[in-house]
Amino acid sequence: MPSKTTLKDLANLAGVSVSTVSKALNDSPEIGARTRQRIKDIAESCNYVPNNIARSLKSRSTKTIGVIIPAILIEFFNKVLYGIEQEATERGYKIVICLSNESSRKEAESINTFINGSVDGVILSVAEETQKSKVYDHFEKSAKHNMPMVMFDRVLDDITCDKVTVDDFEGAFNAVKFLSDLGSKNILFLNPISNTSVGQHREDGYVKAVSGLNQEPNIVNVSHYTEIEKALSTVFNNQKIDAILAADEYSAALAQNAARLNNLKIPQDLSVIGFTNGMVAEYANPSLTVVSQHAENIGKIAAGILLDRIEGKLRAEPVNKVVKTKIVERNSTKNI
Amino acid sequence: MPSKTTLKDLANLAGVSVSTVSKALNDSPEIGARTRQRIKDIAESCNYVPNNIARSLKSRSTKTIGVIIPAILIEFFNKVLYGIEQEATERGYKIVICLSNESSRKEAESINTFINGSVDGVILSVAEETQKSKVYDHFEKSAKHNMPMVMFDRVLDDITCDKVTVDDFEGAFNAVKFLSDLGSKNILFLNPISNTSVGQHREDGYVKAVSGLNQEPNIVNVSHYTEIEKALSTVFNNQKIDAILAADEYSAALAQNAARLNNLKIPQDLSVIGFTNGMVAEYANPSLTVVSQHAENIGKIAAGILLDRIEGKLRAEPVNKVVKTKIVERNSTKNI
DNA sequence: GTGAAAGCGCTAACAG
DNA sequence: CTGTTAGCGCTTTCAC
Repeated sequence: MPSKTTLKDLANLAGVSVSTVSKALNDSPEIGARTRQRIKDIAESCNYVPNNIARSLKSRSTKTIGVIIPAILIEFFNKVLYGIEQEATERGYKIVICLSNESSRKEAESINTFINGSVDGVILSVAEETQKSKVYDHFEKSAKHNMPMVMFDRVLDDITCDKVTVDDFEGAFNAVKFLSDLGSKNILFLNPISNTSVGQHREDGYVKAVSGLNQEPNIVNVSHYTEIEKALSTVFNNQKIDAILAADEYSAALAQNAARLNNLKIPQDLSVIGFTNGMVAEYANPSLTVVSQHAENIGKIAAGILLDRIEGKLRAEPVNKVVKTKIVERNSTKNI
Repeated sequence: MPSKTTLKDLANLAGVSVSTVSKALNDSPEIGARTRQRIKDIAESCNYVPNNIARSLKSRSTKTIGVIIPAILIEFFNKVLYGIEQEATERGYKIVICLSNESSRKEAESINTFINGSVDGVILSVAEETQKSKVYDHFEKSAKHNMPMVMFDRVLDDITCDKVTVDDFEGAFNAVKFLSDLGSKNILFLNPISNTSVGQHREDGYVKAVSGLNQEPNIVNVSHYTEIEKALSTVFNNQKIDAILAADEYSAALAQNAARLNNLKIPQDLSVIGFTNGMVAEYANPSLTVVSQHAENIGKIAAGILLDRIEGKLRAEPVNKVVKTKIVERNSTKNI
């Protein structure tokens, strides 16, 4: 605990009252120019820094927002976090982060950490366990406390609050269309996250698009990345497919590796598109064409909404922002 | 600002004094069991949550630590952050993060944000600009305020505080030895971070090791990842090299791609080792052999030291922990 | 122009 | 056992 000089100390040194010092440092016009400067000099020489905790107590605002994400090592969340940080910093707010690690218990604990006045609002993406169990007590509690809250990506329909989501359905739909326009006629969907709402929306978009093209949906669900190589090799040996849409970037990279093992050239023999525009996609060989969710942007938008809400710039009804995806073209798809 | 019920509200409801309520809720033995329970029930029914800001003001402890990292999208820092979060959470602390984005100005601003009592201590890795400019005013200031501080990875010799560093010198040294044992005779060092202390240590280790093998140091410094492809192509055309040690994983991945463009087979014609054990290394093709710095562990260690310091468990002199590296072998180096 | 006093919400020594 | 009081550091009326 840093030993701090306080207003009282300065008041003693200057031979004036605490309130005079406070006003002087805050450039109140009430204080004479000469006294003001004198006090400022003393403060300077003492390395005075006003105590933020005391200020927060007085002002009932912490200029801090809480962020709860399921994991920080997943690049998507990391990028969202980056976006949040940028927007927050720009608007003079700090961020404190908690990780739920996909657990409802940790998520609830984090909400409790935030509900006690230490932040002005919360941004979060719901933990997988919570989505499955459908136990939302902690969110109801925070809503009861009037805590400004925005959910992103993984949101809860049953909870009333501001939300920012990605149009995963359309993203997958457009990716199929993109592949089809390139001439692909047998497009496979590789899904390692079929048990999340997000994975499901992507599958739905794929099915819809492929049906529109009079192709049969061809879906490979895997529950682990390690299964991909074997699963795809089987496919390559028995069917002729000319494109793969993968539900995330890791599976897309692994699909490329599997293809190479089976002597398929990318993109000549096989086009590959993944979801999520991250490092792995960028540094893969060939570099991956992906459906970008604009992760960073999602973070900025979510933070923007939250801060607007905190600062009373929004009307009562919750805002519901849907972010469109975009295809980032690289070398894993033919360039025509 | 969530409208909160306070101790006063509860006191009114229960018809007792504020301090009685406080003691009851804190299970003070001074309060009779019946009153205590009655008060707790009332608190419960009001969804009472004690105000943390007020508590912090009183206790002069925020149970929060500040983290300043140069970037969050660099996986190494992200992993360290993860380690910090784990240790902090386990010991009952929250973390608030600021990004310096490698800028001295933002770094100083972050220090200022923290110095005002909003955190109990700080963990940081120095911004590139600060390392170049050697302007350390903000750190001296925070030291003057007795702010507990631990630097990790990129540290400043001139500042007295706890430090956690990686044995980058030895890491590079061992990597060269590893390559040499595999039969490599012309090992090139690719360095995109030559202006950081870390990049310099790695280079030193490389030079030392290579000299011991009676090879001439062969160093390619680049200031941008985009330069790598051209720089290496020139090298491949004019020299015969059979191994590359890259100072991070991204440059290692790009080196592989450059090699492939020049019709070099990995690992048959060329072995590649990178620094940092991240996603890109794991999903590269071929997967990259790397020097792991145990990023997550560094975070845990740094947080552990900081919390020990905050809680007064450490003697005055600064601790200086050096973390050893380890080679993680994958497919970019020959398997003999 | 400057200062006294109240109060943000909580804790804790000290009375009763 | 319960209440009174003071105070953490700051801001802000309201007197003087």
